[in-house]
Amino acid sequence: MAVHVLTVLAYKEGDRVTSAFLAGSVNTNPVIIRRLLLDLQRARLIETTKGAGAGSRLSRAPGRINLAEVFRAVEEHETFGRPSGKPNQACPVAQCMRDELDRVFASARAALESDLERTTLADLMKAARDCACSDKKNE
Amino acid sequence: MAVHVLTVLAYKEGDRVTSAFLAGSVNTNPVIIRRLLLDLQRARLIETTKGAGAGSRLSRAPGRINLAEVFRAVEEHETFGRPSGKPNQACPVAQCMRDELDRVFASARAALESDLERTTLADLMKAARDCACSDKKNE
DNA sequence: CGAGTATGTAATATCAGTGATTACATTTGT
DNA sequence: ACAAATGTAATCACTGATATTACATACTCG
Repeated sequence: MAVHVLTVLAYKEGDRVTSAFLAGSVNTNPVIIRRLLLDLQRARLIETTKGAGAGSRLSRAPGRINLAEVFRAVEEHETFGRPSGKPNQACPVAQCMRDELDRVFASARAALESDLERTTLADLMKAARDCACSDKKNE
Repeated sequence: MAVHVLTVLAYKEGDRVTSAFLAGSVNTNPVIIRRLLLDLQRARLIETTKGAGAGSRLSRAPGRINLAEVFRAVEEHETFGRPSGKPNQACPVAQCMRDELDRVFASARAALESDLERTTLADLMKAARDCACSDKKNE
């Protein structure tokens, strides 16, 4: 959803877009969009103004925003599920499992983000232009 | 939890371990473990027998089971959330977003699994031996 | 300055996924 | 036959994401 919203903003480069418009594109509620926009603001990916005629826009060119930044802006929680409760003290394996898994998962997450870094919003815009959406009537 | 269970099985190499024992180590319910073991069986990572004196054991040496296999065995659902409802037909961006994101996310997931492939159960056992768990009294 | 517009935010409802628990049928070894 | 252990269904609690309504706040424009 975050990628979708940012891509719409990329299309409307420079123009301020309202949460109501974005909600229409994603087919969801404006409040959901506004909460998402708050995350994107904190990550400095967009700028938002209040009041009449206001809205949001990208704070950088689409070619300078990659999907790893979007991922980090939105995914504040852990990528993998950590063991929930306390480890069983009697089991030697349980003792170190948490720390060991943290190490492994941090590495895996880094690998994932490295891959996401290779795609920018501009790449997605280009792909969208090339795809079968050429049957748009209003333009 | 799957990694934890498999590591315990690696420790008890050859022996059959019951779901009740594993549940004790992970601090959860035996039924949860049994459902997990079914996934691991389908992935051919373990072999399970029924009846008295039965249980589960690894079907391969710990050095020949990597975490990518465990990931695939357990994570049947998509790694990333796909847009839920139908796309808004009036929005040109919405049209292609789904396919484009599928491509990007498939690549990211492949990168993640490649990283997980580099760690085997044997690696985790070695790390556990080296860690501060050396204060185990019963052995 | 006042009216309208749009965001920020709280409260609440719904829904899916995961874990927890109980119960029971089935299989298997002694 | 009995005991042990898995396979499995039914149910409950909990969490996270999405949805919706309502309202306070901030800003622009006439």
